[in-house]
Amino acid sequence: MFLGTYQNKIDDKNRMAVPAKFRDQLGGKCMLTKGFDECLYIYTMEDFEEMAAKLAALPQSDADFREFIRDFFGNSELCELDGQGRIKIPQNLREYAHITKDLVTTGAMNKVEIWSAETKADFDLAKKMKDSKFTDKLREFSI
Amino acid sequence: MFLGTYQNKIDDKNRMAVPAKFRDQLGGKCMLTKGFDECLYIYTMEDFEEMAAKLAALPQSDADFREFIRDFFGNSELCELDGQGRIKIPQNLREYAHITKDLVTTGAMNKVEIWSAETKADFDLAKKMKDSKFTDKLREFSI
DNA sequence: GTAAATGTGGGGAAAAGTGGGGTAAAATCT
DNA sequence: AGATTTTACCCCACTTTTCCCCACATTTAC
Repeated sequence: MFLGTYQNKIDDKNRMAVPAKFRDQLGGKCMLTKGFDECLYIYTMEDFEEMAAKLAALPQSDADFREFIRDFFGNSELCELDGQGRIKIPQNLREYAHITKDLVTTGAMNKVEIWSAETKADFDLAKKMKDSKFTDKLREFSI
Repeated sequence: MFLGTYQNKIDDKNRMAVPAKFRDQLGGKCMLTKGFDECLYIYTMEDFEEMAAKLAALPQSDADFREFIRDFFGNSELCELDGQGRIKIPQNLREYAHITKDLVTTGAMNKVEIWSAETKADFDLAKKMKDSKFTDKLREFSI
């Protein structure tokens, strides 16, 4: 299980150090994908393959499924950690997540989320705005 | 599995460099076909032959099937990678995919998609318009 | 306080992407 | 059929990018 929040930087060679706490669980390599909310996800190989297997069963005759498969696999990358525990983040994913320099990396149970620090700050601010509504929703579920 | 998105160019001799990450999986040659959505597909020899076998099993008495088979095989090409890992894209396929100069190459699980950069940009814009429906579908498959 | 682990930066060799020349084969024309 | 043009293919050259390695500063652990 991935837990905790870390501050990182991406360097001029587009490398990001994976927080050391996450490295053992990933085992030297991971799948980097486009996430919801303009952030990136890191999955373990196993979890990614589980999702990929579901997608492989979808009919190609359906235009929406074709788009989805294109979007998902086209924005996924197998990343091997280098000697210093870093991964390279490709251009398309950097653009999607507005990544330039400062990052926030968050463990989110079965995946790791990578955010541009600015995007995360904006997102958290927006969340604050609607927070009361959110807690109402949680109350419905007795959480 | 083909993953990731790459920017390429086609040169004056109508050659395109296959992204290096895809070359090992193709093993020196590939099948280039007309895809859905005004792009081209690259299949491995194995996957192409598998599809060809399925198509061969369709009843020739059906006019729609006859037309599909004609279209499919008529717009398929066996491409061998040259010493620099490039393939030549024939005229009929260039025209179909509106290919002139800038390309986007996307891994899509069992195939590689080749897009004209402009066509892809238009397509992605159109996708954005109907994004809510799209992401709803996506959520079903995420872990 | 010291040693180990982590995060960050950068040099340099190798690989990848791109362009173009030269020769052979194919197609076209007269 | 022969000559001419076009196309294909192999090879070389140059530029850019990637990747592996080393270095060092900072943080963490004992």
